[in-house]
This record gives sequence, C-alpha cells and structure tokens, in this order.
Amino acid sequence: MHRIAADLTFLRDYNEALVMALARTWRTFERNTVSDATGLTPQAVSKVLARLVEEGVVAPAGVRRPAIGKPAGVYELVPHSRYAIGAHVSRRTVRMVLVDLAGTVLWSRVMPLPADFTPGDLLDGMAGLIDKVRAEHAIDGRLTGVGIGMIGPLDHAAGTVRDAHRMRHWHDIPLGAFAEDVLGLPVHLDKDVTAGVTAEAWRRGAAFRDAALIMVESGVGAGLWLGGAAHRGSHTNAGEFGHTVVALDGPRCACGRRGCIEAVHDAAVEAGDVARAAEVLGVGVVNLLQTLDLEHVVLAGADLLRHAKVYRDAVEEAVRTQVPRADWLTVEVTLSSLGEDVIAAGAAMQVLDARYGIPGLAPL
Amino acid sequence: MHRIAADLTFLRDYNEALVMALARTWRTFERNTVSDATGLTPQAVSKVLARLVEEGVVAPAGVRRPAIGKPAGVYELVPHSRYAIGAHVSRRTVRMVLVDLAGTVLWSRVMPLPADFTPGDLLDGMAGLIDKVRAEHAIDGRLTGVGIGMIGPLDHAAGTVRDAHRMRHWHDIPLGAFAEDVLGLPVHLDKDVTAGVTAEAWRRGAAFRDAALIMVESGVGAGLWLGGAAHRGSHTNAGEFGHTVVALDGPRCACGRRGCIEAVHDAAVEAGDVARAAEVLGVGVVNLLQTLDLEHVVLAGADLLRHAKVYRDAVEEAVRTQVPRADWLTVEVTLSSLGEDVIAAGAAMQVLDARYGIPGLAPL
DNA sequence: CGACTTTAGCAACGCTGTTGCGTTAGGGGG
DNA sequence: CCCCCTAACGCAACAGCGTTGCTAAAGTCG
Repeated sequence: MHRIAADLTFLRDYNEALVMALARTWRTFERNTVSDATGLTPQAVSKVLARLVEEGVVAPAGVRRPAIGKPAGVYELVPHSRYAIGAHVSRRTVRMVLVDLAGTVLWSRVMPLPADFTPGDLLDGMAGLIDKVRAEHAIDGRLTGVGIGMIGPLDHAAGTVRDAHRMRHWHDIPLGAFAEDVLGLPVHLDKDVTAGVTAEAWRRGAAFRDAALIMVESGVGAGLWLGGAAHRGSHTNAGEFGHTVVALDGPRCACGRRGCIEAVHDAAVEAGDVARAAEVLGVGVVNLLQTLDLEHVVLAGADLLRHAKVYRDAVEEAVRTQVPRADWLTVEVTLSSLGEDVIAAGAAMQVLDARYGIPGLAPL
Repeated sequence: MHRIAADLTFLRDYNEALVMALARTWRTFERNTVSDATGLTPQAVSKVLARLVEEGVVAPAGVRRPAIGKPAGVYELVPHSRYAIGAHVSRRTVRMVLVDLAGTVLWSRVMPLPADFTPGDLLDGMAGLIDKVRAEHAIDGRLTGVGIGMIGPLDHAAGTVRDAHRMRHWHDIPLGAFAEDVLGLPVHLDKDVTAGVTAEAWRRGAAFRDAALIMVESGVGAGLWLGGAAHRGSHTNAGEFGHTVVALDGPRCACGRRGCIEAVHDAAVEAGDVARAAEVLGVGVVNLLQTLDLEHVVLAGADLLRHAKVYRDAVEEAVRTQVPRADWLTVEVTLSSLGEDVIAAGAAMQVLDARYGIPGLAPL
C-alpha cells in the first residue's frame, strides 16, 4: 500500500495472480488456454507456471492427447496448498471457518460470546477455535492468515474498530494489530458485508464484476463489489444500505432519519408481515440497481435465509417489474451459496485475495 | 481492451501516466518531488521525464536554487501541447468545448439542434463547430480526439447508443464509429453524468477518489467516481439516481415506479416549491452517501444551477443533519467549478484520460 | 581553497516478457 | 518402415523496464 509506481515485481505478481485466477475458475487447464486467455506468450506462461509449481499452489496433472500433435501438459490448482481462517463477529457470537485456496469451506464452528464482550474476550475465543481447527486439520505452514468480518464503523486500512454500534468496549480499538499479536498470523479486518461479497466474488471468478450482497441479519446492509473489486468507500463505511430512505414520511429509524429501509422492513417483520418486508427490500434492491447497474444480487443473512423463498421471490419480482424492461439489462438474483458461513468465509478469502488475488496499484 | 496480462509496455505507460498526473496537479515540479511521491528512484524519474519532454507534454522550466547544494531542475506541464474537444448532446442542443491538457476550458459554444434530430444532423452540427474551433485556435496536430456525453441508455465500450429516451431516431446507433468516420478523430462516447464527474476528477487530481456529480437538468442523475475511476456498471447504465424510490406511496414516475426522486422532485418544482425539491434531493444524496461512502458531492446541471444556493444549502444541511454524526466521516459538498460546461468538458477530458490518464488493466 | 551537500547522469545489472529456433511426441501417407 | 506434418515444449538470446553504483557538477560554508 505504500509503493505507487509499478515495477517488475508488480508485473510478475500481477501475471501470476492472473494465472491463479484462471486456475481457480477452471481447476484444470493447459499452457495454451492460459496463453489465449491472458495474451501472454506460451513461453511466458511456462515461466509463470514453473514459479507457481515451485510454490506448490499449482501442480502438473497429466497430459491431454490431442487427435494429432504432441500431448499437452495439463495443470491444476492445488486447493490444499494454502488455507485461511475467517471469523464473523456478531453481537453475541463469533463464527469461524477454515477455507482452502479454492474457496471451499472445510470447517465451521460458532461460539457464543459473553454479553458486552471485550476485545480480549473475542481474541481468547478465536485463539481457542484456531487451536481446535489446527488439531483437526493438518494445516501448519500453509495457513495464510486470519480475516475478521464485523459490523462497523471501522477503518479497514488501519485495522481499527472505530465505534461498533451498541457495544461498550469497542471504541477506537486497533483490533488488527491486537489480533496479529495474539494469534501470530497476518490479520485482515473488514466490514461484515464487504467480507461477504468477497466470498461470492472469490468463488465465482471473473464474471462477477458488479454485484451486491444484500444481508438481513439484525439490520440490513449491502456489500458492494464494483468493477471487479470490493468497494469500501472513503471511510470503510459503504454499504449502509439499510439506512437509505424509501419512505419520506415513514417511521423514525434508530439512525435519526425517517423511513429508512431498515425501519420500514423491521416494522413489517414485527407486524408479522414478512412478505411486505421482503417487498420493501425489493424496492431497495432496485434502487441499488438503478444507481449502480449491477449484474448480480446475492441474498444472505440469517434473518433473510429463515424466509429465503419469500425474499428471493420478492426481490426477483421487483427486479422483473420495476427495472425498466430491456433485453440487454440482465440481472441475476441468487441466494448465497455459503449460507450462514458467507461472512466468515469471505473474511478468510480476503486474506487469500490479498496474497493470491489480482493486485491493485496503490493510489497516488 | 484486449490485452489482459501486464508487460513492460504497461509498466512504462503506467509510470508515465503517474508522472503526468502529478504534473497536472502540481503544474511545476522537480525530479525529486516526483521520486518521493511515486517511489520511483530519481534515476527512473529522469528517464520518464526525458520521454515526456521528448513527447512535448512536459518541459524544463528553469532551476530552483536551494540554500545549499546543486540547483534542481524544474519541470512543468505544457498545457497547450495537447487538446481535446468535448460535446454535450441534450434533447435540443449540442454544446461543444475545447479543453487543453490541464483541463482548462478554452472555448465553448452551444448550437441548437432540430426537433427530433438524427445522428446525421448531430454530426453535421459537430463538424461545423469543430471547423470553427480549428479556425479560432491553432490546434492542428495536437488534437487528441472528441468526447461525446449524452443521455443513455448507451453502451460505452461499444460506442453505441442503445435507445435514447424520447428520441425517435436513436435506437442502436453506433454513434462512436459514425463520428470517427465523419470527424476523422478518435471518439469516446459516454453517459452525460459519467463524463461530468470525469471533468471534476481530472481537474481535482488524486484526492478525488470517491465522489458523485449530482445533476439536475431535465431529469435527475448522478455520475459516479468510485475508487479513483468512473463507475459505469455492467451495462453503462449506472447513475439512474433519479429513479430511486424515496417515497413508497409517492406520485407515479414516468419510469413506472412510484415516488422516485425525480418524480417527487419535479412535482415540487412544478408546485413552485424549489426549497422542497432541493430538500428531496438532499435526502437522495444522503442515501447515496450511506450506500457508497463518498467524500465529495458535486452539484451541477442547468436546472440546479438556476437555484444554486437553494440546492447547495439544502444538500449541505441534509449531509450535516442526516448523516450519523462522526468526526471521521467527512463529506465535501460543492458546486461544479465548470458550470454548464461540465458535461462537454468532461467528455473531452475522457479522451485525454484515455491517452494520458493512469491506465487500467483489462479485466480477465 | 577544501569539505560538504544536493542534484545529475552514465554504465552495468537483474528481471520481466518476447522472439527465434531447434526438439519432442505423436499421427498418417507413401 | 520411413518421412512428413502437426502441436506443444524449452533453451538461449534479446529488448526494455526500473535499480544500483559510482563519478561529476554546482552550489554553500568554514
């Protein structure tokens, strides 16, 4: 994040990451397919593959015998060559998962946290769970780091929790640094919804360029993936989708405004009208589509998944009827493929992404 | 847009663009200041500067004599070394501007267009204006291209107008290709609001990372600049901010939904209540801030600028009172520094940006 | 006038992807 | 059975990028 100009190191890392991305989406591939997809010469791909095989993240996997000509060497991703751990911190629990390089969740546990838990409480719990997963899986030496996804506001770049809502001991806590000390591993801290959308993006590959993960779980939020990267905004505060107004004269929201999606939605839920709640969410999703022109909408969150079909149908209906009809305007609405593990899994994948994802250049 | 992997050419272009960006924001600079800002070694900066001086876009500008040590060579951007022309196509007029490499508007004209004008009508008009600007300014050989900003929907990558609202002759028109044929210059086609926000970004430099240009001019829209680049969405359709719902039971909008910002806003304007209209826009802006966490909000558009103070005050008030109070959450609200030229100027700057801006890598 | 500081630039270097070309592993035709 | 064709592979030389090492230049200061 401090180097700005590009040098040969960046060039190498970038092209390596490109090949890794293809390896992840294809799982098995050849030198020439990579060459065609990237524009690199076959010779260059050979050099990159040699480095990746050396690292152990890619391995030869036999040959393909074409009808005519010399057999082509086949390669494949080695999912178990690298792991990452992810944690989803909510108000009462911490959920931890183990994820491999392919983005597969191999292990998942939930642990209750004391009411009004402190950073120390959290890290003790996390350390315990990490010991457990280490006992159950032989991952030593291949563990890339730990990702933490939690409610904001927080500062992603600094790794600091600014002021977690309704939690007493969480004001200006350098959780990233604390966790690195206690756990002895690299730590990535991010907002829960941003972590969640990273999970979807990492698993779906390059086709996933502009998308939102809509999350309903003690609040309404949206993780944004724009132009092929997580969008966090200027202060890591993007995604407060639940606090956008859809009813100018609606009920007062905890945030001070009137008629926020969250306020209207929650009122409907409390009145027992989940269908109406889902409908309101649908309006919000279409607002998001109008503003950002997304191609994928992924639904997640415990409160939503409890009525998955209702929500999904309502959002699909809203997209179908409220977005101006045009054949070129395609939007795909899906439920998260990871269920309640999305946030934790995404936090883990952020760690993998930092190391094996396509690098960006630090801004000027 | 077809090469994906990074090679030495990319590396060189990227670092050159980096130096150009600094030259644009600083106007006058030295080898070591660039070195410090970019992380390049002074030696590398020398090489880059030599290339830029050779191209003519940068020139030596004397020396600075420090209190002690050898005098440092000073360089400066040569604004008049490159020009671009921009066009803002609206329903009844085309506005064209001449812009130099520094983003200064040197010339501006508006020309009426016939009702229900055709692509041919438009290009004839544009060609005439280009002749005029060529007669008045000696720009031959230094004209980089022509940018066109207009209402959507359109396809930025293909240079095609898909279906301009309420215009008969504008369905699936490859305007970019047409214009390149007629004008004999490279052409960039984009949505009006996206062009507008590019103007602000190009002039403000690197500090401008996450921002929106709110535009009120026969409709309400928002150009988005996210993470240091224009955000167009999956189908070049982002920014339909005016068609986000803020009043679930509000008046029916032309788009088919109820209570869109545009519908509520326009109703207030028609009732003569500009203050109320501005207030509604303010709610919309705060919605945008909650969703995207922007640092800059720029106000523009003929209908807005006619009541500039009312709108600006209302939006500032909304930001001050409706965004959850926090000292770290800074948002700057300003009026566009380019007035009614923003769109056209931005369209021109997109051409400059394509050639001299910081290049991105084509996605996988 | 010599020591010191700051800037500048030449030259060699390491590393990237690229290019040129010979090699390898098959099939098929004579 | 041999030769030729095809397709993939890989060694070696190469161009071009930023980096490093070192020397020279242009000032100030004691």
